[in-house]
Amino acid sequence: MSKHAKEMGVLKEHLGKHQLKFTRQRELILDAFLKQEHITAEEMYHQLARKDPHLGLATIYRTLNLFCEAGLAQARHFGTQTQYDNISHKGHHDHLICTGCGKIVEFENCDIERLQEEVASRNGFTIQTHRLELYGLCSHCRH
Amino acid sequence: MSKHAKEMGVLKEHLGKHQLKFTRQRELILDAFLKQEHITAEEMYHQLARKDPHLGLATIYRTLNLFCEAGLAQARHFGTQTQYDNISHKGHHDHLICTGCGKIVEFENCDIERLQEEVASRNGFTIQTHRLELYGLCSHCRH
DNA sequence: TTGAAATTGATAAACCGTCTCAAAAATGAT
DNA sequence: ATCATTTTTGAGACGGTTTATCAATTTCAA
Repeated sequence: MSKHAKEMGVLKEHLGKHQLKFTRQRELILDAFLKQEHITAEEMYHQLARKDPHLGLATIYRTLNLFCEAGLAQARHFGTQTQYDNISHKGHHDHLICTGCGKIVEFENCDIERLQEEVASRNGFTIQTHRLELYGLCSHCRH
Repeated sequence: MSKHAKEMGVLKEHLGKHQLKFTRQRELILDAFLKQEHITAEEMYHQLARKDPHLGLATIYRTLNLFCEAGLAQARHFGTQTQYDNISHKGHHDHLICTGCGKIVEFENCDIERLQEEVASRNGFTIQTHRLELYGLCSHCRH
C-alpha cells in the first residue's frame, strides 16, 4: 500500500468523474507533490528530472492544475511565479515573510479565518480560498 | 498648491534619499496614480497616452515600482497581470475578489489587523505591510 | 552655464505559462 | 490478449507581461 493512498484515492475519484485517465506521470507527480509544503512547476521539473528525464514541463503544469481542480492543491501567485500549495496534507496555511533575509514562516490562525468569513458574508461573498501574507523584519534582521 | 502635495512630498523625500531625480514623467504618473484605487501599467499607459503620447511603457513600469519602494504603492499579482494599489490615499485596505465576475470589494478590519500583529510578534516579526485577499463568489455569481 | 549622473523611450530580450499536434498510452469492448 | 476509441504526453512554438539595454536627453548641484 502506497504512502499516499488517501490522496491517490481522491485523485482517482476525480479522474473517474471526468473521464480522465490514470497515468504513470500523474502518479509520479502526485507522489512528489505530496512530499512538499509548496512547490513551483519549475522546481518539480528539476526534482523529477532524475526519475524521468523525459517528463515535460507542460505535463507538470497540466498535472498541478489538475490537482487544483481535484482539491488536492491550491495555486498561489508569489513573486513572479505560481506556487502550488499542498492543502491535502496539512490544511491551509498563511505566510510571514521577512523582507530582510527572505525567511518564510508558515502559520495558521483560526480566529483570523473566522473573521474573514464574517467579512465575506457581510458583503454577500462565499469564500473559496484566501491568501494572507505578512511582510516585515524577523528578529534577526531587525538588529 | 497641488492636489497631491503630501504624496508628492513623500516621493521627493524618497528621491532625495536615494540620489534619484524629480522628473516631469514621475510627476505626471504620480498624479494619475493617486486618482486610482488600483491600476495596471498597461491601463495607465493608455490613460496617459493622450497627455503625453511619447511616454513609454517601460517608464511606467519603472515608476510604479519606484512608488512601491517609496511606500506609496503596493504591487499585487492578479491573474497574469500586476495591479498597483494606491495605499497612500485611503490607507491600507484588503480585497474581496469574486472569482466569477472579477468584482473587487475593498474592506478594512481592525480585528484582523490586531490578530496579525499578534501572530507576527509571537514569531518575533515586526510587520511592515501585509496583503490579504479573499477569493470567492459574490451573491450575484453564486446563482 | 557646465558637467556628472540619472532618466527616458524604443525595442530587444527574458520569463512564465499555455497551446499545438503527432506519437504514445490507457481504457473498455470484443 | 487484441482492437478501437479517447485521452495524454512531450517537444517546442507561441502569447502576454515585465525587465534589460543603450544612445540620447534631462536633471541638478556647483
